Amino acid sequence: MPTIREVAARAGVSPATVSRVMKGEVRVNAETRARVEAVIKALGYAPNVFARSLASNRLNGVGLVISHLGGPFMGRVMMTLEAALRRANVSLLVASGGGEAGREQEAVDFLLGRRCDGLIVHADALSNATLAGLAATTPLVVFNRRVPEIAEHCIHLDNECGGYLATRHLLEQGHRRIACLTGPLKQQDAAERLAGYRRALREEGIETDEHAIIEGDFTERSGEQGMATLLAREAAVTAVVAGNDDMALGAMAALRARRISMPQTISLIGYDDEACARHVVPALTTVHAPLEEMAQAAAERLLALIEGATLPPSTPFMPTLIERETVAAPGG
Amino acid sequence: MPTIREVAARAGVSPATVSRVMKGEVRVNAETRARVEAVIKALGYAPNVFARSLASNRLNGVGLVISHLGGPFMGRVMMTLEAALRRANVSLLVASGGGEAGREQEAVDFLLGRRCDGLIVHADALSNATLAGLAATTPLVVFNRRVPEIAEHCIHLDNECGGYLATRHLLEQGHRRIACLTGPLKQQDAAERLAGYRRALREEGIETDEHAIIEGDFTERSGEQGMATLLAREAAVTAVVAGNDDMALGAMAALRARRISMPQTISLIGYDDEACARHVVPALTTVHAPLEEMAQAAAERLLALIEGATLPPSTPFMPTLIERETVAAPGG
DNA sequence: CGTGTTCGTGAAACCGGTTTCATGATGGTC
DNA sequence: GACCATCATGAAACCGGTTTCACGAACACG
Repeated sequence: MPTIREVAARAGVSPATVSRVMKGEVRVNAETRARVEAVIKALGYAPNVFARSLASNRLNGVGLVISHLGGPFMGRVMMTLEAALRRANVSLLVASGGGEAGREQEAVDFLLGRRCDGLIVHADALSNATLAGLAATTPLVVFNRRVPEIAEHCIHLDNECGGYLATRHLLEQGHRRIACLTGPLKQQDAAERLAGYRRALREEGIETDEHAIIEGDFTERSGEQGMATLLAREAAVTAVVAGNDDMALGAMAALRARRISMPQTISLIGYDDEACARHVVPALTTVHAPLEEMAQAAAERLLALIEGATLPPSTPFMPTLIERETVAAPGG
Repeated sequence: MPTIREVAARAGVSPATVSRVMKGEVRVNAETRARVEAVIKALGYAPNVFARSLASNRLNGVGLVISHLGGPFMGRVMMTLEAALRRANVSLLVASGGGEAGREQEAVDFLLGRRCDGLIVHADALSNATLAGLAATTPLVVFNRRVPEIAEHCIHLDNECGGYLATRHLLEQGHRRIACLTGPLKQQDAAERLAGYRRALREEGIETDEHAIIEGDFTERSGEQGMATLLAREAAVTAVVAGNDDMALGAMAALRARRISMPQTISLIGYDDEACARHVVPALTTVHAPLEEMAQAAAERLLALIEGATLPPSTPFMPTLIERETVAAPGG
C-alpha cells in the first residue's frame, strides 16, 4: 500500500500537491498533474480512507436505520438507495431496530457513533420529537413518514390519496356499501388512508357507516378478524378496502373459510402491492407506492443536505392503483 | 467532542493511559482506572472512530455483498447478520451487485476500498476462482453457496438433502410418478436439489424418467412452462417437485389454468418457503432453510476469521419440510 | 521599473487515536 | 543489602491523509 508521501517522492512533489491532484483541484500545473497522475497509476495508489476521514472529519458514508429489515419492501428500497449512494461514492451502513423505540434509538446512536455523514431513517417507533431533535444535529432524511416539524426532511407517500384511490375505484364499479379495515389509527399512515376513504365516500354523497370501519393493526390476523366481524353484521357490505395487503390477505382467508366468492360477492382492495398480492388467487387489487422513486429522492435529498443545502419540503409521492382480480361490480 | 488528550489532562494521566483504560487493558492501577473512568463519564468522551481506525488499521466493520437485495430472503438474513455484528460492535456496510459479475466485483472492490475488516458474500455471479482468490487476501465468508476450494469459508445449505426430503415426502404419500422442475443445472444449488430427487427415487427402486426432469431457470414463468410441458406428455405424473417456490407458483398457475385440482390430481412441493408460500391457495408445501441460523453462523465465522482463527469447514445446514396443502396421496 | 496580484508549490501543523520503549517504583529472592 | 522481575505510567513516534500559511515566480499595471 503506497502512501501519499511515496507518491510525492517519486513524482518529485510534496504530499500537498498529490492531495490536490487527488481531489481534482484546479490550482495545479497541468504538467505537474500529469506527472503525479502517472505515478499514482504506476503505483496503484489509493488514499487510505481512515486517514482521509480523520483529516476531513467525513466518513463518506451514511447510515440507514430500519425498523423491520425483514419487511416486505425493504429490499426494493435498499436496492435503490444503495445504488444511488454508491454512485456518489458514499457507503451505506445499516442498522435495524426491530420496531422498538429503545432499539431504534440504539441503532441511531450506533450509526452516529460511527460518525456517519447523515442518516436515512425508516422507523415507526421513534417519536416525532426525537426525529426533529435528530434533524437539528445531523443531516437526516425520514423515509415513508411525515413529521410536520421537519417536513423538509421527509420523503413520504400520499396515503390519503391512496385510501381515496382505492375507495374511488370501488365506487366507480358501483359499490355503495364499502367497509374499511384500517391499521392502528394512532399510526399516521393508517389514519391518512382512512381519511382518503372518508373523502371518497363524502364526495359521492354517501354517508359513512362508522360500524363499517374496523380498526386492526396491519397484521393478517387482524384482517381476518375484522372481516369476520363485518360478516357477522346485519348490514351486508359489497366491498372492503383493507389497510394493507397483509390485512387483505387475512380478509381473503376469512372469506374463503365461509365460501364467500370474491370478487362476485365481495370486492377487496389491499395496500402496498407486496410480492404476494400478485400470486394470491384471485390476484389482489391493491395500491402501489413508487418506492424506487422515493428511495432515489431520499438518497438525493440526503446527499444535498450533507452538502449543506437547504431544501423545500418534498412533495408527497403519489400511489397508483394496481387492478387485478379482487374487484368487480357488486352482485357481479 | 472531547479528545483523549483532554480526558488525560483532566485525569492527570497521559493519553496512553486513557487509551489503556478504554480498551479495558489489565495493566492499569485500579485507582487510576477509576479516576479516568470518572472523567470519561463526566465529559461524555467517546473515541473518534476515524482516529482509532487509522491507528489500528481496523474499520471495525464488515461488508456484505448481495446480488439481489430485492430477493425474498435477504431481509431475514440481513436482520440476523446485523444484530449479531452489532453485538460485537462491528458495523455492516452493504453493497449490491444485481446479479451481474461485473457489478458484483465492483461491489467487492468498493467495500474493500473502504477497508472492511472482512466480507460476507452472497453472490451468484462471482466465480469460484474469484472467491477463492478473495479468501486468500481478506477474511471472507461465502453465504449460501459451497465453494470447494475454500470450504472453510462457506456457510451453506444441504440442497441435496432438501431435494431428497421433498421427493421422499411425495414417495411416502404413495406417489410413484414424480416429475422434477429444476432450476438452471449449471447452478450448484439446482443441481444438488436434483441429485436429492434422484437419490430418493433410487432408494425406492424407482427408475427415474429423464423426460420428467425439466430444466428451468428458477423463474415463475419457467415453472409454468415446465408444468405445461409435463401436462402435454402422454405419461401422466401425480406429483411434481419444483426447484424453488417461484417455479412452484408458476406450476400452480399452469394447473389452475387447466382446472387441474391440487393436490387431488397433482401434488406439488416448492423450495425456499418464501412469504408467499403460506398465502397462496392451496398453501404451498415447501422446503424451509434455517436462514437465521445460517446468518448467525456466518457472522460468527467471519468475526472469528477476522481474529485470525482457522476453522474447520462448517457442516451444511439442514433444510426441513414444511407441510401445507399441496401434497396428498395420489388420486386422493 | 516598482508595486500589487495571481499562481503553483512546499513545509509543517493538524486530525485523534494506538503503540513502543524507557523509566521509576515496588516487591521478592538469596 | 544487592539484584532482578514486575508493574504502572508517560513521552513520543506513528498511522496517512488535509489544510493553512508562506514564499518565490510570473505577470499586470501605472
